[in-house]
Amino acid sequence: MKDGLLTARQKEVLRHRRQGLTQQQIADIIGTSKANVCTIEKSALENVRRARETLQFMFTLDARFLCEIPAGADLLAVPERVFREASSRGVKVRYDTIGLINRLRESLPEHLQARFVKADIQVYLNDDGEVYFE
Amino acid sequence: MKDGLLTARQKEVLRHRRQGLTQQQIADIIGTSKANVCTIEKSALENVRRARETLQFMFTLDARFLCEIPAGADLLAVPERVFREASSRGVKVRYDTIGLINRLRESLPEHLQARFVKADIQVYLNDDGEVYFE
DNA sequence: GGAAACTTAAACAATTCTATTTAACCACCC
DNA sequence: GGGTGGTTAAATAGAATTGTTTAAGTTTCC
Repeated sequence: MKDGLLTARQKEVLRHRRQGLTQQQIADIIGTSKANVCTIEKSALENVRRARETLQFMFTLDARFLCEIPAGADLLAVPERVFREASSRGVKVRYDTIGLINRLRESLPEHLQARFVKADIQVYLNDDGEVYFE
Repeated sequence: MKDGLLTARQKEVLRHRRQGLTQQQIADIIGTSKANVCTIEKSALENVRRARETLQFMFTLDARFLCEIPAGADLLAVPERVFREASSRGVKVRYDTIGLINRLRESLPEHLQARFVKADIQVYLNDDGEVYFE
């Protein structure tokens, strides 16, 4: 019955960090090297990242495949396509054009280049109009 | 560079489960025993629980308990309540009604069903107006 | 009562994670 | 150049997690 993902050591470092201490100062307090503090902090943040991604996955369980945006598509064509597909399924997307593009930029920054889609994107939609990109 | 907390096996089970399959059916599909499916599902959900607790920790590094939303509440009643409690503490929430609901949907997708709250929700608030749901 | 769905416990091998050390490295700033 | 703050790589021992099986328990529904 463990509580979270973070070990006591990792929480300790994150707490001290939040207080504004340097890695060296923390190293002195908890009795180890600054290199070790760096490593502990890094893996702690990695754990936080994984926690976020895990909850994101849980969300996609509720979502169903909507459509695929092919590589090479114009970025502005994405919302159009999504709105059309969604309304054909009787669902109202909860974002406007700008909102959708922002959401896409946040979800898959590496799939985009300027105004174009670099790699295929799968779009998932919720009954509530929430959208997820993969 | 692992993605989330869940293994492929665990995701597989959760997906099939969400589709309404029984553990025995899943066991047949993925080629193992139903007891094993049970174990995998259990540890998957345990991982989700830990993911949530981890993010809560990150937030509570500087947030305080605000209020509890009881199961059965209308989703639209949540922002109302949060705004009232927050202003009674002299803090301005950094989200509007829609923003708050989106945030809630992202934080606890499985606590919600359509427009209703399925399970009790704890609300935490930051001095900066940031909000966290548990 | 009996069948189906589900949970639990114990045990095990394989894998992964964690904390550590040491030694080297980058980027500033004075 | 030297100091401070931060990162990285390689190696290692110990701890934790994962998927599995087997066997014995529930709970639930007809």
